[in-house]
Amino acid sequence: MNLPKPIPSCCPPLLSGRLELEELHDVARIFRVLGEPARLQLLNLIAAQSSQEVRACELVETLGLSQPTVSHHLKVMYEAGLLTKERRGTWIYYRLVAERLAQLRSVLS
Amino acid sequence: MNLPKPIPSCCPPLLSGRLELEELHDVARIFRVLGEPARLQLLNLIAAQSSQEVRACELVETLGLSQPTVSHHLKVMYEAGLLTKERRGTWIYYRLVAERLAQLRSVLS
DNA sequence: AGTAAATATTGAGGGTTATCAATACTTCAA
DNA sequence: TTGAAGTATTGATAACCCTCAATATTTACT
Repeated sequence: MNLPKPIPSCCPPLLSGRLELEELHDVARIFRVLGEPARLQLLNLIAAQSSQEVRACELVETLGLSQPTVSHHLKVMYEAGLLTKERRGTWIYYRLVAERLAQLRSVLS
Repeated sequence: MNLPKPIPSCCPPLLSGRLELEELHDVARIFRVLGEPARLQLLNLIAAQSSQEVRACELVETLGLSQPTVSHHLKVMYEAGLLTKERRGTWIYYRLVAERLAQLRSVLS
């Protein structure tokens, strides 16, 4: 029969970090959202506009992706709390959520 | 026969962002690396040590993952330029690469 | 109501990757 | 050289998700 694998013995418990497990998963989720070139480019594009906002339809051509794919990325970013959306007439305008970006910066410092 | 789909017509070209496409992909890759709770926790743990370093073996129990999985995550972070590794005797010590984190912060500001 | 444009959803296909067990490699000490 | 501990690799499985075509929904205008 098999004996249980011995556990490595070199290892006192580590000091745990600043982040709670819950925030850790939340932050990881945002990083995963930004870990997609199309979405990072999207963030980059919004930040580059003097109006600080974009219409969804403007992004299709710029990103070189299909309209459903762009819509998908916007939804993912919206649900991660990275974007706000506002309907004005026919169009929907997206803006960055500065606090969310600040949260990420603080994790990295 | 099918006519080509018309392209949405509302959309003047957008101002492009600050980042070149190449850096954009590089940064997205790092974000994707951090978009994994185990790896973000790892970063968090290293930063919490007064020595600013950890031995690989210390992480197995702390993260609650198998040794091969921890080794895999360390390799991924190392190859993304987020960690340095140094062998001292039996153990391998990992440290954060501050410049890499600073690069990410700058993208988010 | 009916049409056109903008946006969202659904479903399918294909690539990426987290995870583990098993195994191999490396280093030190006896 | 042999054993033990730390670390890395391989191979397999399963989950995740990007992308698109097709279609549906929403809005404004006539």
